[in-house]
Amino acid sequence: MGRKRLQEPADGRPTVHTVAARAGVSIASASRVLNGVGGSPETIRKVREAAAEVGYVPNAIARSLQSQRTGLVALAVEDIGNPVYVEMMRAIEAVVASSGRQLLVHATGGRIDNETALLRRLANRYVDGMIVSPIRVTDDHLTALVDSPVPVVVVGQLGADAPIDNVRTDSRHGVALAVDHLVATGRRRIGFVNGPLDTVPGAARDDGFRAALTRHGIPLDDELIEVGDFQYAAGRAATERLLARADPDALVCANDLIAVGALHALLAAGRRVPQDVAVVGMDDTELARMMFPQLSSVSLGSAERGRRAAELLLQRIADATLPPRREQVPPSLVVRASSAATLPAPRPATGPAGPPTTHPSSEGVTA
Amino acid sequence: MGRKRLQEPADGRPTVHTVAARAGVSIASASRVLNGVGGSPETIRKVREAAAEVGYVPNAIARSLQSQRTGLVALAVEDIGNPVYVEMMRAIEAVVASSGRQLLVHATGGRIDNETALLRRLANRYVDGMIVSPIRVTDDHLTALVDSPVPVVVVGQLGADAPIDNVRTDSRHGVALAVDHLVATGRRRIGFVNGPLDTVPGAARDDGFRAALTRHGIPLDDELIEVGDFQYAAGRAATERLLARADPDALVCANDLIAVGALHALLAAGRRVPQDVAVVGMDDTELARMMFPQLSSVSLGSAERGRRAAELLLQRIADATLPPRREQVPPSLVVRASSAATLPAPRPATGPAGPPTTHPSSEGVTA
DNA sequence: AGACTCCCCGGAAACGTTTACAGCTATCGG
DNA sequence: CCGATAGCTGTAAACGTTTCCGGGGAGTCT
Repeated sequence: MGRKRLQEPADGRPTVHTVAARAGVSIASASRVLNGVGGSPETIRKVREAAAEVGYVPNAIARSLQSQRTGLVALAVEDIGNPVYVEMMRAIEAVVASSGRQLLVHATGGRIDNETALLRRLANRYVDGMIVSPIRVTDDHLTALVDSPVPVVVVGQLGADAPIDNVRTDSRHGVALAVDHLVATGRRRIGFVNGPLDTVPGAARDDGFRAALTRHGIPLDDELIEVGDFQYAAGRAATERLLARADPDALVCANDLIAVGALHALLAAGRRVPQDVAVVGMDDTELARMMFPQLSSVSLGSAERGRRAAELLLQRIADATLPPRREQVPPSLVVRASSAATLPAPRPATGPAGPPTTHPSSEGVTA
Repeated sequence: MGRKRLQEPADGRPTVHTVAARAGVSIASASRVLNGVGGSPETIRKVREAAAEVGYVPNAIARSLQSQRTGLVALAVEDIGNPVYVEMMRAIEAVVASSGRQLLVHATGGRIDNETALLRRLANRYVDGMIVSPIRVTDDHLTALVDSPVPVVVVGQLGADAPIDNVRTDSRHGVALAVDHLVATGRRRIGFVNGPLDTVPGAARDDGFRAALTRHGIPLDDELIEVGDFQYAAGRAATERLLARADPDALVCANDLIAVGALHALLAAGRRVPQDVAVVGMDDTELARMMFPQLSSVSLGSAERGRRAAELLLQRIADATLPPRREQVPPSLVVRASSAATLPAPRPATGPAGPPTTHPSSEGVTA
């Protein structure tokens, strides 16, 4: 008889062969029934029964080898603790799910080798496509992206000539929006708490800040600029350092986590927000609305960027021959209590911080 | 000659056959060289050269089919926007990475069918193992967990008899710690903002709250209990509803997101925290420290639970015959400014909230 | 009644890799 | 000088699935 293969593999799990043998049909018939295509009523019954009896569950790896797809899409981000990526992820999830695929997320933790390793591993067919949002980009990285056997879409800035689908924003302009707003509401000693300058967003924001001040004719004062990393604790520490040597009347922060750290440092130092110091964050995450006072923040359209990236990816999965595309999402400023315009009132020289004068509005005002 | 197969598959990507043909050796030799085992110097040179020329990259799916492992581990959680899962994820990541595997995260968004579908899909060999933290558990769910072809560890409560590795905490006791602390600092009108009662943690916390009040001889008042879901906005809304009909002097919140919502609602309503109302959250996430005033919170040892779950998983991947194990991590209370003891001072009948009297300490006090 | 269509079935190939096995050559020891 | 041994190589099987293809049976139309 045609029993050419082991029916029970070493680990004891049933395969389609097990089911076929038990049902007394060929593996082809068994496979067809299990996939719901074809089969006589009698065959269907026998196969279903056999499958249930042995507890058959198909091996997705083998199926993928055959079908050349896995139904999985991956998202690689720096730090999943940053709410901006959570929002991006939600938007991507929605699009990806609508195509019947599932989204997997990997946090690279800023270790660039980790991200490259992930690309090399996952992209080699474990997933049908990837969205990555690198904050540092090396040449090695870039070639890994270009050589990926699987479609890749990048969220974030990328060298102009890289032939990779790419959704970006203009965070340089985003910083300018924040500075314009602060200047317009009478602030002049504007500080800046940034992330690392060797990251793409860090560099762009530094550039944007300096350009905006210059444009307004405000002299650059390096005492008012401080750098940490893109996290809460670093933002707080950086702000404490800044306050120890300078006296800003406003702070632009490179993201909302930093802004929350800055807010905390300011309140702990007895500064009133926004009366003494206005604070503007960036990314406009849920966190900005969760603070008291609520934080003004520059929206970089993270959800929108995620949504578009996912759409680009799905299109490319469907047709790999598309030319590389580049989309841009404009930033916008959302003004909330933390940078509300206030009459310049003399700040009490000492004593605890006064009560906030503005109540949180349910939504901010988009500039 | 032995050219039995297509060397260039339809999608144009080179396979080991391509490389072997180009190097003029057999696929076995090519594979050996590419894996760094054996090969004469001459063969090694030829294969390396050919691989580089055609840009060969191995197909991980095919490799996995052969090796029966993928080097991937998945974590499935409800809501990746909840910082408690971020902390858990970080702990798991560390352990998993030390075994040379990579961690993938999937957010189920509370859709239980989604979670089951994920199990059915991912667990079918796409990953070497899974850690899941379900908040709702149905029978269907349970059988999917038990039948998983791949090792699964559950973080959270599970039926006592389920033969599944399981790391849990005692959130019932956690709520008791919060209530004890509030009672000890003179609070009597203790409110409770919970998540959905049809979830495992929601039910346990409700139970724990009622039991703790009863133990202290405080009469239960349903006016002081409100339910939303485990998110910030719901926590804020639930607290607003509660404040509209009752006048608590303390709030226990079922997690930190709810607690932040509650804090926001309280401040917006002009209540001072902690003078008028003490607030205690749960999970002791980074968020608790990010607030002003910093939030007291019951730690449920999320990082520790994640670490242990990852260890259990790795052990089970190594040896599937281990008996099911269950571990428990005790809760502990971290007291910070939001529930600091204050002298019972008459609250001004009207007017804006006063300044907080306590400054955030760098760390709380563990009770 | 015969030809044609339709459906079902089983054999076998294919997806791309690793690896057991056997054959070959060259070297070394006796 | 011959047998044993070591190292390399190629053939082929295997992982578990889907799918192409050809054969056969039943039903329908002419």
